[in-house]
Amino acid sequence: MPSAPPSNAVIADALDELGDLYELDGAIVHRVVAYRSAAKAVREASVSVATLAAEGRATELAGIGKTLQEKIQALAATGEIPAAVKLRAKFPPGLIALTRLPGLGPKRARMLHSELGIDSPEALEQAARAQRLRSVRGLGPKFEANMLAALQTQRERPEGRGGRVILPRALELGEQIVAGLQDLGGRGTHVELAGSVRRLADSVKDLDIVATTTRPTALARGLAKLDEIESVSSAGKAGARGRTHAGIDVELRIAKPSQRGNLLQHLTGSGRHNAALREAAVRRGLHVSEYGILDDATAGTLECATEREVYERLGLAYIEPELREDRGELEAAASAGGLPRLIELGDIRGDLHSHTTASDGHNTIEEMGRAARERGYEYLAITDHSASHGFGDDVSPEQLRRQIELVRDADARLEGIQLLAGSEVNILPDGALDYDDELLAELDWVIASVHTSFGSSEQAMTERIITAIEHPLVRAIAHPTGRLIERRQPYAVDLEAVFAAAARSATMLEINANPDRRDLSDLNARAAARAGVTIVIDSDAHRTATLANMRWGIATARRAWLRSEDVANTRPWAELRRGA
DNA sequence: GCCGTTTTCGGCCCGACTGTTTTCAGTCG
Repeated sequence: MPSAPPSNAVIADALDELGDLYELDGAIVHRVVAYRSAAKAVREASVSVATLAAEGRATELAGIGKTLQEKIQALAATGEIPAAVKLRAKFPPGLIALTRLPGLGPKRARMLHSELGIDSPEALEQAARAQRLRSVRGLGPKFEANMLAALQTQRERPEGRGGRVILPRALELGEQIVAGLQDLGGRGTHVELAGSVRRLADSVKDLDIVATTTRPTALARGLAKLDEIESVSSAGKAGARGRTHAGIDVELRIAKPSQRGNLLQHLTGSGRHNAALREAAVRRGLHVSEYGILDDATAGTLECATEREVYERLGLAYIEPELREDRGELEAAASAGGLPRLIELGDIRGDLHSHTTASDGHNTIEEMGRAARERGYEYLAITDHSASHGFGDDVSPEQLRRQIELVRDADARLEGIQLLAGSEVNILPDGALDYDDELLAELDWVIASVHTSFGSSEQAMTERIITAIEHPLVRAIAHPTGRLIERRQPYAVDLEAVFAAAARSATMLEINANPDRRDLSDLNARAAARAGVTIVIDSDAHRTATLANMRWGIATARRAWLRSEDVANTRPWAELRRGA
């Protein structure tokens, strides 16, 4: 190996770019789609695709054939894919930026380039202002106005993701709107959330809502009356579109009760799940849409009042919304082995990561213990930050000794729940911990995590974390990648190596349930479990109320296909305590 | 470019909306 092989993210980006370039080049849409789905397969693969390709095994991934494997091999060997180099010379980079504007796709971008020499958003703006776009066949004044508006919007919003919000905010907003519509509709009306918010995704771009009602036009018009809604762009008997004050688009669709299952299934998505579902159905002579399932054999359309009927008619077991990401759920739903029985919030017996006023928490040990007991837990680990934590919230070795006593006292006072003396110990840049082993040995539970030096090299970070994993007193690693959803990328770390080390030393990896983290992510948690790692799901609560964050960790675990038996804290503490 | 109870060629999910058009292409989800 001359140098480190390209990461899956780098390969996926290269395939996406090549798809964009081929699209501009006028390739048939299916070829472009092939590049995009290959990019998704690479991005979501749990092992190094460059390594697979070197062994000639990348074709084992769905959507990657001989040609794409060769392109990946070229990328690994030379850092470039020859076809991309060639096409980049033909189409300036600003042209791909143009296709990111709503209403401007590859066909129009190509025409604007060839006929007017437009090669950037700036050039587009000038031409639109000079009313030169209307000289192109198929484009008119309205298109010019739309482009100027789109460019304006793009300027006002910071680069990249346009107004995505994390799940709890989206769910709260969505539930308020659903309740508002339900009130307006009254009896004979049923309103529910669909889309990515129903799939409990990390973050959400827009809200999809499904309703059945006896008065569709009135309900659709009612959307505009809700406090959360800033504006409504259209409303009719089929539904309405609007936007919230928070800048989240809302789509309300109204179905006949007999088609509610079809519409709910369609609008819940994901788009890729639906595309794969429909492609598989076509092979059986069935055509799926939000209105029903058209059977070639009878020329009849089957309407489904429930989603279960939709899946059943297609010969599939019911698929939980959290699994609908085209990550193998359709194959599993069609097979004898079937889908896993997913973990539920009620399976959780305890929480093994929480903070108190000893560090940066807002409640006392006893308050946290009572709140955990009210949630029905059998145990709660008090894991304040350690000796090198900043912000004046560090806990010195002396303070930790005192804290252990306080936890023992509170445990003795509190009936019905076991309080565990623990610590969230910082992993220092060299992999060492910031308490002596002698002190750590007095704790019931040690969870270790990275809070500093995020910018280390991948190799240094990987060695650092593996050193902590192999420490005999460390039971688990908290928020293993350090990501903050929509705010901070994970630090560079070789997760394949981390998972192997964790499996080998029986150290658990956490799904941190803080909704800004959800770290491990769904894909990473699934890969970890497949590698033989035991997962622990913790709230990382800093006050009594945020013990309830556990639900977001469960959401991630379900999206990771985890069952109760894959997760440590579904078991009694007696089974988890060291040596048991 | 991928893939096969259509298996090495000829297909490849479905429908809505928009703006521009006299019947539809392009874009989007």
